[in-house]
Amino acid sequence: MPRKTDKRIRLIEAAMVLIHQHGFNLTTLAYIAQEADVPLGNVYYYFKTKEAIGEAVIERHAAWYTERLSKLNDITEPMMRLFAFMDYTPEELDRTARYGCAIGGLCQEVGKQGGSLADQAAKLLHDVVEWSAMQFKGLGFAPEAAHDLAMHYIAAIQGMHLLTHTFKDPKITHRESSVIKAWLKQLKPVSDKSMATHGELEDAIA
Amino acid sequence: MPRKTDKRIRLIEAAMVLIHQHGFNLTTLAYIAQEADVPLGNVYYYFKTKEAIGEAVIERHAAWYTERLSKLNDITEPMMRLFAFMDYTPEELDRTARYGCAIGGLCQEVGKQGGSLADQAAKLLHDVVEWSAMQFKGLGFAPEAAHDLAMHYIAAIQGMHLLTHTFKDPKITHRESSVIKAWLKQLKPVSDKSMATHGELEDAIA
DNA sequence: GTCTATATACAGATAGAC
DNA sequence: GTCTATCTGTATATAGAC
Repeated sequence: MPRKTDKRIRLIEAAMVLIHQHGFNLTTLAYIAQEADVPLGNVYYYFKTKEAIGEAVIERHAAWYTERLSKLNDITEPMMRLFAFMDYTPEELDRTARYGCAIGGLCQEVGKQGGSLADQAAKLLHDVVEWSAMQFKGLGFAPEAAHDLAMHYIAAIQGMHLLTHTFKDPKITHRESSVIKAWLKQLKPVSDKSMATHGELEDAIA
Repeated sequence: MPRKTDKRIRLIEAAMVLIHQHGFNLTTLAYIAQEADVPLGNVYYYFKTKEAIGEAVIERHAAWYTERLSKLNDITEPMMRLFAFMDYTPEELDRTARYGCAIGGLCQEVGKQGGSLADQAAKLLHDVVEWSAMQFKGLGFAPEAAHDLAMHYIAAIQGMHLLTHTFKDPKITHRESSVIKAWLKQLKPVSDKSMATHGELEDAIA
């Protein structure tokens, strides 16, 4: 007995995969419907427009990240959380080499178009930066320094994904994540909050 | 007296701007023709397919990079070359915040589609990595270490562009490029080639 | 709630007069 | 070389029977 949510979820999951693989603009509703095994005309019962599907997909990515980050929060050491965030399964490595980062790709693609999709995708990346900043604060950095370190951390990861995708080589992720971890390891957290100014940050990074 | 190359160049330049602004897939031939002030039907005299326009656009980007990197090679110090590569004009800062990195965006978008466009875009990024690796070699790093440092350098820059674009804030480029420069400054080049192994690299980065 | 048939719009690409 | 008119395919979206 297929409930209402049944097909809806199937559509979202199919869309999530296809959009990651081909990008939002090249992913047609007909293709999504086919993969979800739902007749094309029926799609519009669940989603008013294609953009609405995009929104649902990003929401689902957000839920997935919320769950993942929540699990990472069980780790006691902030540094270990930042390390674990970069632990990818072989499947994830392969997917990234083939299709890049799902979130980064969306931000890149829909960021140019504006609209609610761009805002939603940006908020998702923003939340990941915020979570990272929390970890750096936990390491003893002042809020502002922690934020800048978090931006650098996420930028490095996104750049790593882009190069891995561009050159279709999972080893790039492997090697680059080692470099990022080495950078993290040598960071000198400043316990005295009043000292962790912006000028200190670049020294800390260096 | 409009020569053959006249319209062709206008089409390429219009395509270059529009593809950067809207992405390849959303940029229509009609739009390109309109911006270049060329009748739609005439476009096919100069380019057999839309993909051919894409190829010409990437070629032009490549020429632009070749020229830019050649100019940077006039700077005597490799470290100063790496610094200068990150010196952006206010216009460039604004463009990046609005539309992201033209090359990174192309790699992301067409990388998923395969074909000659993906290869060409990847080669362009590859050449920039190679140039960067040359500078790190000039700083005294062994070839392998220099290559990894170059990957990290370009990844950081690409991540910076993505975040700047996603959050539509040129200040992110400003702040992040400072962080990258600070990282460059504290690198410890190893003069003895035999010592600059891969294990050393992470220490050098740290 | 479901699904077929179709409207509408516009994309890339071509034909052929000039 | 140039440009108008148009072909063809396909995308999003809707109508309406069941």
